[in-house]
Amino acid sequence: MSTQARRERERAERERAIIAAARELAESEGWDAVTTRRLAAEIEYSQPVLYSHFKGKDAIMAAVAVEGCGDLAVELAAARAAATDPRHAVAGIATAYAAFAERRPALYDAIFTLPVDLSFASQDTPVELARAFAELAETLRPFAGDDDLETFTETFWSGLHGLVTLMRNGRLRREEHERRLALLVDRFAPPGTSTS
Amino acid sequence: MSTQARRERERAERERAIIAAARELAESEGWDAVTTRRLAAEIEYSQPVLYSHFKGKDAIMAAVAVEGCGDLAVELAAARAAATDPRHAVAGIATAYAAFAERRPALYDAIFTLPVDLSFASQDTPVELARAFAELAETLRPFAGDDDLETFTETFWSGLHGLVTLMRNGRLRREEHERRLALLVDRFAPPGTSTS
DNA sequence: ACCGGAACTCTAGCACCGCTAGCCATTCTG
DNA sequence: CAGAATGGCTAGCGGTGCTAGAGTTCCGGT
Repeated sequence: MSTQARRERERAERERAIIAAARELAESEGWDAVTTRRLAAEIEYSQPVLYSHFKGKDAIMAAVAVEGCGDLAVELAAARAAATDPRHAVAGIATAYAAFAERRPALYDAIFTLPVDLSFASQDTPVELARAFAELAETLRPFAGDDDLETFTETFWSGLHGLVTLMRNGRLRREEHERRLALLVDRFAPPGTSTS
Repeated sequence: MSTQARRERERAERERAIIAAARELAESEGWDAVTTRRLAAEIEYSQPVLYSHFKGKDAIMAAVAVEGCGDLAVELAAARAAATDPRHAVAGIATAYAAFAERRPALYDAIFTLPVDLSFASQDTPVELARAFAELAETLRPFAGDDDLETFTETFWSGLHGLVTLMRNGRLRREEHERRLALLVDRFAPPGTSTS
């Protein structure tokens, strides 16, 4: 009885260790450095152990992505809470989003760009992501006007996503980053349109 | 004399064959299927030959990307030319952009998302990409207003890029695609703001 | 016409990847 | 205490990008 409980506890702990190791390795050296061998060495077990926890490397990355979603949601919520008026809230959440992507590029990639099979926009979307999306939507609500809020949010979000990914790959002039962010915010939350 | 010219001609032809093979393979089976071995088999030479033309696989992908840029520029130019008024031009070029990304996902990835070391937004940007960007910029010019045209274009482009990449990875509801496109166009080229 | 040298291509192999079969030790059960 | 079941390990498969070195072919000068 008790021993089995301990076993399960240890097992859960090891699973968390795998995710943590993958995340740290990815953040410090990029996803290319995250190999099953290195991961196994990091947690001080052999490779096959990984496969008793996850179906494959993709599943590990997906787990990291879900965890990262939680962080993103927290940061977005904080940015929204710190704002005093609707317009600043949009600017603040946009800045927070971009900052997250820049500060944790590996994590951001896992969540959004890597072809990890996290089915978004469907019923089994991880709650963490839904929360992050909801933060964006609530911040934008006063500016949606006649447009469907979800569609409106998706479009604004795409703008943010495009900005951060294109810039990170060197496709946009870095020095213009803040100007572009401000421009995007201005297009989706122009002054005097808030239906507060 | 003549034999050397023939050699160089054959060599250039083989280089084109490599790029074409990589492109076709990527478009039909995805970039994962593009391995140096398959590529070598496709052009009916051995692997090391590839490395006498390109520094590595990345360089081959970059070459495909540059070629793809040319196609994109052509399609954007056609869309712009077909439009009758500034606003429809923006809508048309946005649709053309999204259609290109959807019709040739592998090519689009090579150009924009794969971490291929094509330095954009710098002096050695391939001319093909500069042309594509210029098409976007010229289409948007009547709507830039007080904003710097280049920054304005970069931001709009980011919006398009975000829409197509997030949708392709299943992060956006596919059925709302056109609505989002229209919404984006409306934000950057609203009615009655053209300074034609 | 021939031979030495340069240019070129191929075979074979390196180190690594994700992943898995099958053995072995430990632990639990009757 | 014997046997079953669990769980981790070693070893290895087929694949990757890339390269060293051998072998062959072709060219230019005598």
